[in-house]
Amino acid sequence: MERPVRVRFAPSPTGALHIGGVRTALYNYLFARQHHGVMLLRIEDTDSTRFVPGAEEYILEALDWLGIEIDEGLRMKKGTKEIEAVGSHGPYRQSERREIYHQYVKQLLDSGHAYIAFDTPAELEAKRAEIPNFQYDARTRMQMRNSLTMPAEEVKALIDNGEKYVVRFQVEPNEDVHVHDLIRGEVVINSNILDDKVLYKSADDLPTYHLANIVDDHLMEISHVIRGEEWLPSAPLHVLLYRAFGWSDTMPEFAHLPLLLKPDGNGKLSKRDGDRLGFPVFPLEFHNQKDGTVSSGYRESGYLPEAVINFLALLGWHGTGDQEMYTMGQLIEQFSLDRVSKSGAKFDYEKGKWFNHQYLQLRSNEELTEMFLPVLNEKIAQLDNQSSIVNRQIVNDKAMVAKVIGLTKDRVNFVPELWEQTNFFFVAPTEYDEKSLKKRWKEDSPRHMQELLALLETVSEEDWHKNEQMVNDQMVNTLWHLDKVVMPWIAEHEYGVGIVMNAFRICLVGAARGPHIWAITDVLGKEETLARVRTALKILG
RNA sequence: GGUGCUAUCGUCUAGUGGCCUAGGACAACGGCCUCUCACGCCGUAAACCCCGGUUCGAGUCCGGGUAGCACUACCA
Repeated sequence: MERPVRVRFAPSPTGALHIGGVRTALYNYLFARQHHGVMLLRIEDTDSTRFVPGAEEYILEALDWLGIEIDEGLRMKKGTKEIEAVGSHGPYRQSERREIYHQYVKQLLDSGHAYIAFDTPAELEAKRAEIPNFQYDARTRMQMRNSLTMPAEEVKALIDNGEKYVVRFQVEPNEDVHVHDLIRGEVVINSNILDDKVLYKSADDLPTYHLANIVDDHLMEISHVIRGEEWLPSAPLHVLLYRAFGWSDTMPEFAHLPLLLKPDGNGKLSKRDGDRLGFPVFPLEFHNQKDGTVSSGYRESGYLPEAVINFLALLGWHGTGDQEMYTMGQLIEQFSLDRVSKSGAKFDYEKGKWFNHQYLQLRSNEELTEMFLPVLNEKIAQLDNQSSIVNRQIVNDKAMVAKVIGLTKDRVNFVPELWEQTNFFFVAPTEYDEKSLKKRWKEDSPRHMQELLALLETVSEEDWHKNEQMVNDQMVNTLWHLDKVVMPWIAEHEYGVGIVMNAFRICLVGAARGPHIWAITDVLGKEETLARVRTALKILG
């Protein structure tokens, strides 16, 4: 009988959640959902000195934004930023589980699997300086100040006296410890290279990661531990701990994920790399109250959560075919640990952009409008001192903004970039791009524009916007009424289409770029279009 | 230093002994489309770390090198 799948994501609240951590959470989530199991979130805050206020909220909000849902443990209450704890295996913060750990530390002490050590950090440091490669283990423990070398009364007296101590795990030497890893297969490490790890520190009355992790995973009935490769070297210790507790039968399966590497050079992806190369390494923007730093986030940079998910999913995992685009549902369906790569993946930020571009195209113009409006309003506010040039009619009309977005979204990767592509719709140009002028504004252009102005004057307000959709070869072509007015005129005078149209474009846009010209005139309307041509003629002669 | 993990185009990867003349995607480059800039479409260039072995046959299995990474805390 297969046991029910219960996986956990167990971050430490020491700052913003690293993108690698996000991927770990994602893989845990995909695995849980696929097996109709439980995704649990536990906070590992056993290092009181590294706690950063707000980090816990940040982690939960980030997962919530990405659509990684938590079934048990700590999570963000739906639609709020309130934290709630659900489930019967709590508490889910390790700092709230002190009494539980006491009991298990005692069990190990009583069964002779652990001992008390009084060596101070300073003494250990001195020892390491004195003896190269010093390790607290079977070879050295009998020379140290601990309950194995000191009489029981002295140990008791020291403790009663308030002396700080730690509890160390007593690793038996000369044993090959086998770790079965779902991604890497059998990993064997000899216990001689393991040290007597500290399991509990009396200084803050908390266990270290290793003890807390094993106890919690056991008590919370975790079936699979899916975590980063940096934990592989300590996996044998964990196996030994399960055995010391007598829990080998229910020990979870392990899967150690490959690391996310720097895009250039070698090494683990770090916050510094993001700053250096100009991309976020955190899901959300984070204001660190402890050191005052601000870290940029994917959300604030204009990323869509589904793009981040897709991008991250493929950094270390790949399906059986050539599929690149995956919805969360498809990932849940197709994900499998044995298709996770063994080697680290360099963080390919360019591909992340591409994913965002793809998902941006999938969003409706209305959705994008809602996302773009704050950016638009801010930009317009910055221009407000020259309010005469802002076209309020378009700026304040959501439907118009949506239309403009529909014309330009295929050329951006991020929502904020929409501004660069659409600004001329909202604000009439008063300056003209030099390069465009040099290439496209010819000697005859003023005369052409004068004539075009006269011609366009004759078009009725109704005809101005008229167009018909033509479908041929599965392509939709828009035939504009204005096209039928202007093209014969160009042909009649034997003007160059490119010369006239580009000059016209410069008048409207301020540069030789942008969507189809009749789509632009359609949005601007007759009055605005003609006004822009007149302005350009005034400025450019 | 020790231990472990890993090794296919610049990058993410497909590949589980013959379907490999090594496939896809990003990026790059070229072309098409076109009033412009983009998008899109089409195409080009681009890789099995090295040396042995097993086998009729190796990117794929084995061994040895080499390189990279991770760990080596009273941090997680």
